[in-house]
Amino acid sequence: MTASAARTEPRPSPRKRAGNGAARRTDADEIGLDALVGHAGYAVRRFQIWIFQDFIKTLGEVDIRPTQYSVLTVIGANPGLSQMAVAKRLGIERARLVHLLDSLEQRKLVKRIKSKADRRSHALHLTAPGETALAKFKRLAAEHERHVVEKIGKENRELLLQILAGFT
Amino acid sequence: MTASAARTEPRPSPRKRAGNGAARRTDADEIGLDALVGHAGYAVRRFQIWIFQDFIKTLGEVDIRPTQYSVLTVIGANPGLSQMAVAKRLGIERARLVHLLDSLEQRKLVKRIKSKADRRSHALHLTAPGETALAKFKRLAAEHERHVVEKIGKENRELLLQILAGFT
DNA sequence: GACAATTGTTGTCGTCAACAACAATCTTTC
DNA sequence: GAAAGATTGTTGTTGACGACAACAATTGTC
Repeated sequence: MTASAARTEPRPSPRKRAGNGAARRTDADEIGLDALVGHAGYAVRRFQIWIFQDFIKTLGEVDIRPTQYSVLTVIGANPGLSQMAVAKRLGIERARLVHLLDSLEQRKLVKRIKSKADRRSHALHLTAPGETALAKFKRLAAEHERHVVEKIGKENRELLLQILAGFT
Repeated sequence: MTASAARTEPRPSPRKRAGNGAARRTDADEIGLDALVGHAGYAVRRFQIWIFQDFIKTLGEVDIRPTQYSVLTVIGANPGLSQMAVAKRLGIERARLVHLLDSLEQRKLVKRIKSKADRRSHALHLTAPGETALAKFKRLAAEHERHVVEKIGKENRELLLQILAGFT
């Protein structure tokens, strides 16, 4: 991870206003964003939408969405976790996780096992088919990740991961 | 914008599995993410949630959400745009923009003016109070942006903007 | 043993992306 | 210049998702 990455276009012309009122520039996408350029949130939002769309499309053949993938990955790496623990780790609300697990359990990828230590909680495990399915999901996710590299470049992707490492 | 930014923690211990089955590590957040670390989408998603929450909170006193702010900004910088043009520029669906504008028009920040050139479309303008309100929104948005700098650092924020410039 | 906290669950609400359909209005094409 | 097709704004539906609130069962604490 050297430096010297992170250059793209030479900036899309700062433009302010457009002079005449009802001009005829609505057709092209030559519309100034003004203050929006320079807002990290806007750029991040647009990128996040793009990246999720690509993920959903790339994992479309197996019908797995990003959140489902994150749940399966965490359970696969930490078998026996409670729902509360998974929810907290992924920043999902436990109410939301209930539905996610309902769906994944119906598809026989995950099973909830009543914990004997704490009879309130469920120990989450992948099923046998769940394990093999997750392996395939990971291959497809790696393909998606290659799309990201094609889009922003290898170095920029790694920079991004470093910058945002504190949020994972 | 030199280089040498983008370092954070020395990585949170790669850990794989945890050995024993129903261990007692559900309480702390020392849970491995396995394949999730290394996925740009996951990091971006978490960051985007954080940044939106801060934006919503910082602009809470004026009750303006990120999407509303982006719409106002674009209209303010390009008066007379049609709804279609704004939607296309911001990557919003025109169906969604209808409700956004309904709300902003009720609050007297924006007005739809029937275009004489194309009687199907509306020319969008800020009202007088809309102009002054937007000025205040921009000040608050700048404050939010300072929070981002506090969180990830000045250099990393600029790196981020450069990396993602192609998506704006 | 009484009381507070936790876990999974159910439900509601609001935001948002993705579609589909429609009437009014251009634009194209013959 | 009339018919066919495309565009604009609108309405509606669906589903994923975050945020809350409430609840029963269970555990922990004092």
